[in-house]
Amino acid sequence: MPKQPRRITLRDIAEETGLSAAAVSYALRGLQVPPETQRRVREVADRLGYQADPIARALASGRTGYVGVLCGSLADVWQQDLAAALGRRFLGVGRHALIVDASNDPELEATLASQLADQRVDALIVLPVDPAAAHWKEVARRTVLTSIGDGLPGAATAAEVVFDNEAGVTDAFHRLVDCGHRRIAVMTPSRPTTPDRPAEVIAHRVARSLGLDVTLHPSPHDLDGATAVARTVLSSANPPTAFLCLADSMAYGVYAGARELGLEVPDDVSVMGFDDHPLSRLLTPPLSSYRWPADLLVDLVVKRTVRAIDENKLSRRKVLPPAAKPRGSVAPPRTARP
Amino acid sequence: MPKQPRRITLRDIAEETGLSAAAVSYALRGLQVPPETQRRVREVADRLGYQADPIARALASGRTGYVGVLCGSLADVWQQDLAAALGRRFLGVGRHALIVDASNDPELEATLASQLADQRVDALIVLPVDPAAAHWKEVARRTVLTSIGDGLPGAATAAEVVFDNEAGVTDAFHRLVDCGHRRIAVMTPSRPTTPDRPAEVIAHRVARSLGLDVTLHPSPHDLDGATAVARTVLSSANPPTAFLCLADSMAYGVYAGARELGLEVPDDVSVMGFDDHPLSRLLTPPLSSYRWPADLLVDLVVKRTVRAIDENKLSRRKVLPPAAKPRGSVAPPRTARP
DNA sequence: ACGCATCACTGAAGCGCTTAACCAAAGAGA
DNA sequence: TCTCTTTGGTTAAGCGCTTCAGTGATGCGT
Repeated sequence: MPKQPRRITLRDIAEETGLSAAAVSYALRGLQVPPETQRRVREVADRLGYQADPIARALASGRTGYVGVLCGSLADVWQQDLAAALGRRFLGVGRHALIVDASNDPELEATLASQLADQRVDALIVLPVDPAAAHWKEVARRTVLTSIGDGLPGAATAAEVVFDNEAGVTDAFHRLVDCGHRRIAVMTPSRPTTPDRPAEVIAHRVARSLGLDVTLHPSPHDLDGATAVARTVLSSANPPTAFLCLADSMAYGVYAGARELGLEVPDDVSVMGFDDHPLSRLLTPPLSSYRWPADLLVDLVVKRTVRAIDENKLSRRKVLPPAAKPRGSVAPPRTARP
Repeated sequence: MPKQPRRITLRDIAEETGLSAAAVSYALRGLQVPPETQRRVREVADRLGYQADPIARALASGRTGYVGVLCGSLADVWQQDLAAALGRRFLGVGRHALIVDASNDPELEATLASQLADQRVDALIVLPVDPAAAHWKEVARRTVLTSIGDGLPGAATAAEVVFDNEAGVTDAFHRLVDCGHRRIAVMTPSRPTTPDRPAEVIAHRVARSLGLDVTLHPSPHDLDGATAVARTVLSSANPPTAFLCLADSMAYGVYAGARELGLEVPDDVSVMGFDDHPLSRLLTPPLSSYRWPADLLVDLVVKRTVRAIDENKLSRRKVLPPAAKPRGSVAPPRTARP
């Protein structure tokens, strides 16, 4: 709507100080100008209430100050927290995070990724739905690309902070097996087009090596969706005695689904989560999960991304190990009780 | 980093078609140009893989396509969900949501609000920490301002979608009183500088009219913070028998605090939430809460905001009534049992 | 006293798009 | 036939900033 008071521009403050617009531009950014002049310029700028126009700056300089954050699914509480943390940290380094939700849809993810690159974000941080997709290569060519969670094979990413799913999944299976579980359902992010996500491949491999009866169930992250999946699995002919959920959000669905069917956690069905969201320990029973060092994660991602933007330096892939948080949601199955 | 392939600009496609850049600009936006020419231009544009540069467009047209979403606290699960939903909906109408977290800090809120206005967002949607703050008036003068939750008295907002806290709080108190509670703790968003948020004023008034012993406790939204507040309150000399939490997130803290102290919900302490987040019904016992029609809310906010941007039309204030969702977390206090 | 850096700053050209103003040609009305 | 309007464009002036290529005025060494 309105904008009564004309915007204060560089020119205004150039006139006030008797300098050229160029000089003012330099001065305000602390470049090539003696301290004394800088002070004078800044003083006038403050007095007039000058605020640089980020749009004009972006057009002229070629950098927008925006960083895209493309989340696989914002229905996932953990990704919500992560996105919020990234937003805060980027604001702290003078940039804006553009948080965008791919809703677990690989095609939407592809569209949004290229759209964001066209938007001229300085960098794009992605929690990939489909890490194996072909378009990442192209996106990496157009902007600084950082991935979280899974690496993007084949794409020249500026940074990758990935989870050691191998370790997490292996540990989880071992714990469940030690409890006497043999029939295990794995809930994974739904992935209509990608049949070979790292975590799933690992799950299969580990399961085979342990001689387990493992089934994979793609699931959305939202409570209702995950509940529906769990309900279906639990009311099948020969239901599993344990669930391994690749996100806490999905584990919540198992709790809800079990409850609907009158089943008890952990007596009738054990549940293992991944992420260790704060709310998970509030459930009854508290959810066993695997925690990744979120603070470190955010820190690494922001630092490395900024470094890639400013200094054009790529970082090595960083693998984060999980910390097991065993809690009450895992117990021996009823049949295996003494 | 890179940008090997030179950007395709309007000029390129002007050359290809033999038209002027201006004509192409019009054609691509479907203005003042015969259909035949439009088709031709669009065809060439597609072939060259043209993507309009939003930055340049923003500079020239004065609209950025960005809408700021300033959340009071993104530690609140409900606000996280809302922000995500707004993001999706705005994307659906060709705009980007710039989600920003004020972390419950009125000063940060003020800074961010004016910063976003300077960023030239087309509109700013705010879930105010401090609705009574003076700066809203100024912000409303600089951009299209929409508020959610509480109204902004004195500011010329383009739209306000507010909650009927009066109804919600009144109903909540009555339910608690009917159960036999007289000593009630109210947990409110922390607000260092504002002693008169609507919901609190209402709480006081209603409490007095019912002759209740009510205390107000500012609390953060994150689990640890809210737990700490609840712990303190619960271990005080004459602890309340019930909590009324103005956000479900805070209620989670009461669950955790009570558990730590070996108290049972609802037998030792009743809990009432506000927001009815999906996870709330997953707790044991399920949390009693008040739901606002989230879909309608998002719909209204987006539609009205877009209308204010495009057609410069203000909307009337819209008040949403709460729907009570009584569940297991409220029961008569032990002492009042038969 | 002379040449040569260095300093402090200026001019002007863009970044890629929008938009107001203008204009020639074609068709309509008298 | 002549004027008036409409059609289908074109030109040019920015939007507010950055940045490259200067340019006089100093300071310095010799």
